[in-house]
Amino acid sequence: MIGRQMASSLERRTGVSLWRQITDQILHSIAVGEFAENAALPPEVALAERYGVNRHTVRSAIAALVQDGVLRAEQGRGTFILSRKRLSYPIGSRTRFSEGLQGQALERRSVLLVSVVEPASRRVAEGLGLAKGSNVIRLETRGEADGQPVSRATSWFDAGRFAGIDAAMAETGSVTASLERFGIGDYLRQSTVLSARHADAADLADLDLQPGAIVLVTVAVNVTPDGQPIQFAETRFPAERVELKLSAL
Amino acid sequence: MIGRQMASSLERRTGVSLWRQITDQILHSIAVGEFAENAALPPEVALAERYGVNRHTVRSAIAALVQDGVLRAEQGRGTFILSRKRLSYPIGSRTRFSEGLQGQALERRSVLLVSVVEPASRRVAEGLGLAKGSNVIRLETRGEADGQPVSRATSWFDAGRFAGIDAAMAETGSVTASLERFGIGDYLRQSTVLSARHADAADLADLDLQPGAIVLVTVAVNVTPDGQPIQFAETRFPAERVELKLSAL
DNA sequence: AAAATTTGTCTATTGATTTAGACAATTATA
DNA sequence: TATAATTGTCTAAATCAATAGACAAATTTT
Repeated sequence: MIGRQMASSLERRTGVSLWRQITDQILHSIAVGEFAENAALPPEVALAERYGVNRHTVRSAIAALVQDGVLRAEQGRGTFILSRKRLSYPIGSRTRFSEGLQGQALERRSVLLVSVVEPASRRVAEGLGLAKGSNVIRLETRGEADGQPVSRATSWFDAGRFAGIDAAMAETGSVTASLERFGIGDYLRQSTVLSARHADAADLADLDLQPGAIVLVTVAVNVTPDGQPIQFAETRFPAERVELKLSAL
Repeated sequence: MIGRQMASSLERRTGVSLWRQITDQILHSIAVGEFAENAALPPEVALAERYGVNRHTVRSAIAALVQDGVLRAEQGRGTFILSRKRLSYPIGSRTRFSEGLQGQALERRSVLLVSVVEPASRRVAEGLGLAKGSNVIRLETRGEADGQPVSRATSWFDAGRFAGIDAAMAETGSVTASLERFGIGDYLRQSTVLSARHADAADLADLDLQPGAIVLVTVAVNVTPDGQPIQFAETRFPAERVELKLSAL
């Protein structure tokens, strides 16, 4: 049991409804292994007592998780956990989307949603070592594992050097493969900054999340082996489906 | 501007109240630099239109942020951003609490909240390479920078090998210094797993957060240079005050 | 077959959130 | 000084969240 397993007290009058807080608690209990996979959840009356709320409030929480495909309720029998383990996404100096998930998912791919050419913002320009306002290509992509969205990335490339990378991405569905066409055989992750926040409306839609969901956010710069920046990217991972494993190197 | 800067539409009937969603949006806008520091926020009427809600709903959001010390409202003038920048906490194979924050905070320390001896859970036993049920020392600590809580850690040590580490922690206020007393001159971070969730009631209190706040969670194993596990730890960082910078991976 | 357990549905009531409108109080601007 | 812009306060109504109780429906246990 990680952390204090305390009286699970909920907070009222906080802008986050009780049923919503309870869905978080249940998800956490599943993740920590307190509610075993494929087993039944404690009955509604027991949960209501445990959380100190009315049975109907627990039912709202359960209904949301059923809707979300995490639980299945059967009248007369109980409510069962449909174990969807979180993917463990490796992150380190040689992070590649598809490589890392080997063995955890059967089918993985990266879908190109949007590509546009635009002037670089100050932040992007700094990351790529370009003058502010230089043209950059922005790619919006979604990563999927076994058909379920597991990441949502916005990445920028120097438009001069990588003209046509959008077409390559659409065709190959892989950043690594696309960069090879521009003579980049190897690249490294120079820096990664990590944060977390509530998913915005766009990510909710793209990642198929329920409102209020949390995303892990990485902001990274990829460079060639000799230190030349080639890609600046912000990636959002749904915290309920993904954990990031920092690989020692 | 990172990500799509879209019509900031909010989601209704989600268990997260609109004013609560708006506080998140405002915090995000500050973090991204859209609302500059020490400047005035757009007036309430403008924000209400932008988010598509009533002015009073925006006022609730602002009231929460004023309460939280992020904003200051002045009648007749406007609402101003006080916003302390987020700390950038380095994390890598040689992460030390105090070293990493050099130059970002004047005063930093680690406070021991609780220490108990208890039998190891399966998860802790696996992390430390002990038999399940072996006695371990659990330390609950809070990290502070300039008086503000920035981390909340739960860590476990083999009770046989590190008897008295609680006293050493209380005295020195440092894991590194305490381990030195047990002949551990150097240690490395073997693995780190990263996730995010809503803060539970205990962390809300210890980290001085408003309900609904998000925490970044790291689960790490520290080992001696020859690979012997010495510490298993789960640390929670308030996402609104801290970002993690992955270094030297 | 009967009893107990558990989820599903319904009605009613109370409290919190959101909208709406009006106007006061304070500060900046013309 | 007058006007405009902005935050602060109040009242009232509509909608959402939570509590309460009763009973139906399905399943398991006795």
